[in-house]
Amino acid sequence: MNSLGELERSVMDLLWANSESLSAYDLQAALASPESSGRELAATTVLTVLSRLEKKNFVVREREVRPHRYRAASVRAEHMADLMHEVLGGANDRTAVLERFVGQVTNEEAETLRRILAGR
Amino acid sequence: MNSLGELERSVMDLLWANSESLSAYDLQAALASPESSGRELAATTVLTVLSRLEKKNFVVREREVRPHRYRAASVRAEHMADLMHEVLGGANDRTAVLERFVGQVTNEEAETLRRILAGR
DNA sequence: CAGCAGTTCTACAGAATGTAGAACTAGAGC
DNA sequence: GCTCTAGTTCTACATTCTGTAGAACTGCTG
Repeated sequence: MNSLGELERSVMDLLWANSESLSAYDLQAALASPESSGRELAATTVLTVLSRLEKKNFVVREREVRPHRYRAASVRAEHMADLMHEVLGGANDRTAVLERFVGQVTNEEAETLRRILAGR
Repeated sequence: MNSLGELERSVMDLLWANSESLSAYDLQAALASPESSGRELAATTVLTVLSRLEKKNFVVREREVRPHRYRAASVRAEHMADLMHEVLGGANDRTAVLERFVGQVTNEEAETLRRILAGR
């Protein structure tokens, strides 16, 4: 239920990169530019994807304004942290998972973790 | 490409729970018992799923013996840690993600993390 | 070499996703 | 109020992934 499709992810990436809300046309244009997948899509396609993302609670839609505007329901970092917790939550041996996880982390990241844990 | 289907996950859970390798028939029987999904499946179904899991490198197959035997390619904890890293790797702002992640962790887990980080 | 246990091939159904035309709707201007 | 039209929703179809399993094939064992 968590994983998104290719296009859905592209849209979310754009929304996560913009704190303000965007219209379907903004997104259509952004998706067409080569930086972001470079796809030339019909407006309805973008709308459909946005509707699906809304249903999945990934985006929030502002219906008051006429070209509806959309924004990510949560910050990307939060979403990713949630995903990580989702994975961890599915483990019966959480300690073992954490051990492996930390074992593979870079030194900087280990340092970051120590710092975060210190101020908790 | 990472996420597994319902049945695929059930099979992996069984394989992860057994360090020795299992045959498709072992798995078929195990899947039929009510503890694990309680599904009565055809042997070919189990075989198909195992082949797919092999293609995805989730399981390793021993072809020497005649009822082929299968085992998980990696320990569950390792798999999950990998998944978590996969998520984290997709972030440009890893520190932010880690901050959120640690922020949502239980106290015991925080303690576990400190302990692990100490002996690193 | 005949049977059969076991494996691989092939097939189809259902869900999720990508894609977009067709049909509908709300508000702007007359 | 009525008519356009931008914008939205509906509907539809292709593709891929997964679940499911019969059909066909293969390697032993007697």
